[in-house]
Amino acid sequence: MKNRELSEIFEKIGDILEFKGDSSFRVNAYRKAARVLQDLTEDIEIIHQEGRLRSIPGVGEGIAKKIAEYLETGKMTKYEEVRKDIPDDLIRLLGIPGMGPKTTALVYKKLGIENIEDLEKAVQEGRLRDLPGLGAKKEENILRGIKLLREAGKRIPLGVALPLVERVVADLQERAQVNQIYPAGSLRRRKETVGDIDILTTGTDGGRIIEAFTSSPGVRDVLARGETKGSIIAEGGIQVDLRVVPQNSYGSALQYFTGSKAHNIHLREIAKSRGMKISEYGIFRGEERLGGEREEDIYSILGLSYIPPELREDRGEIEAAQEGKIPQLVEGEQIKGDLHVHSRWSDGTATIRELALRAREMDYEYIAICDHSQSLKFAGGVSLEDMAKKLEEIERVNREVEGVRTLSGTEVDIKTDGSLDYPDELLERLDLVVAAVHTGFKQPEELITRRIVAALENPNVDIIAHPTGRLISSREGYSLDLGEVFSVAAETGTALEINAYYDRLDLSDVNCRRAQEQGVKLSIGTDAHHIDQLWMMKLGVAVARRGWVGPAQLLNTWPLERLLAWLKTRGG
DNA sequence: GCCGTTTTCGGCCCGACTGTTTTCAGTCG
Repeated sequence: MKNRELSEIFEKIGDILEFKGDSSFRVNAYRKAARVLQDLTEDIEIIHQEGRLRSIPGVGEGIAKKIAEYLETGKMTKYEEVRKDIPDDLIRLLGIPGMGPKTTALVYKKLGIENIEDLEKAVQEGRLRDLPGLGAKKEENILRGIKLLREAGKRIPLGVALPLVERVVADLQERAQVNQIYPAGSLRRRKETVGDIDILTTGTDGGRIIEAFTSSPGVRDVLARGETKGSIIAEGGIQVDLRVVPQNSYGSALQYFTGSKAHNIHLREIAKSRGMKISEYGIFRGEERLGGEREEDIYSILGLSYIPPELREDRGEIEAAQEGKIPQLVEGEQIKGDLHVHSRWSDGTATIRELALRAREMDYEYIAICDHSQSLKFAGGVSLEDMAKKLEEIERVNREVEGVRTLSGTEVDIKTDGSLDYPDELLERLDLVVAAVHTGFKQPEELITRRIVAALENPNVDIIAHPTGRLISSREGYSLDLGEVFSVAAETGTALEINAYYDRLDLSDVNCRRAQEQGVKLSIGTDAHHIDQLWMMKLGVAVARRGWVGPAQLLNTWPLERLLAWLKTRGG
């Protein structure tokens, strides 16, 4: 699958052309193509083979040719051409806040600056202030930008940002006179990582609200404190902005600050083509204000059905809304259980009884205890002898804790040769079998794919856990032919997991969408190793929603009886 | 470079802020 490679190349072409001062519209065309390719649910090679490149939005004659050239020859002439006389490091200067293409080109041409170190030195020596259009203030800004890029520039996982924001919001509701208050931005869209956090509120006394915000506990640094906007660095180094907006434009401001940028641009194009205009202050026709108090106004006035924030990435949701075909997304309340948790029997910290009790508190109908299998020594894999005792304990808990069904399960290791880490006789006795790769990450794509396909084809296996093996903060997944995995999973009826642990979120949103389109069943499991990690279910729900997933193909929305009936039709 | 219920040519999102300016260019979200 070359989607990502191509996306990166077009992104770079866009950067270089922008630096060279090419038409901003051409630059944007490359960037749009890059984004669309990145989000594509289909394999670009297949689209090319079937002659459908031009049907991709944002791909016209020129870009289609370039994609074809790259897929056929492994090279793209245009890319080779534009980057020929441009040092790679130079383009990285564009990543410094305050350094745009014009300034970068200026310092490159006049001072021969080619990288961040050169730039830093030149600023310290005060050599930038003599250039036309630059001054001492600009030098200061650039220095701050360099510092910012080095220190921060890092996105934090949704699972870290979400609890933080919940605390900030609760604190403000308690201490300040706020009416409505709601987080916007990528956090509201539930993107898997978040850059900074925007919170929107309405209230009569902006100054007091901002004062309360900047003096709340957990504030490490205050960057700005005005009447309508406050900006802080919270513990953990993440920037949080609070904006106080007028009541009558709360909806349009929420819409605007939620983004994504691509979604908003597309929306504004539609507004413009109908003689209207959208901004954070409202939706207008000429001088006439048509709406803005409620977010729904913006969409309904444009003739669109409401678009849930998780879909707002310009991945086809606007077209769907025009046709009234926004899918019914899974809701948190529809989740009836957790299908992957660990207990003390392997590397978890909770007893089975504790897990069952907590599941009941959460109004679940079931919870599946899926400890590691025997050969995963480093994770306390459960031996065959212990498994017998564990099954007895589960039976006991089921007798004692009523109102929730504790399912006997395992997260059986798919060994490097593709066999499973427990004999089939044991797997058959369990309620639910989750299988996963934990070793041999470096194996070639073909081999890993074959291991997973073998597991999919084993009738005892119900779910494949964290199918790609990626870790958000530290590890790319193993090489895997996901297309093949999806097509086999659709055939065998085996479900693929959306692992909701905050650092995994695997499958990812786009991959969920692909899987669902191909008829694959999905399952959310928190992979919780601690009782206080069960809340991460909502992260899994967020990924599912971002992947356009509805309740139909999602096991966790099924009531216990239906789930058991399905499990019965399978081995194990 | 893309795209078409005004268009196959002539458009291409919107507003704010900053710093260097004397009416605006560059950058950002």
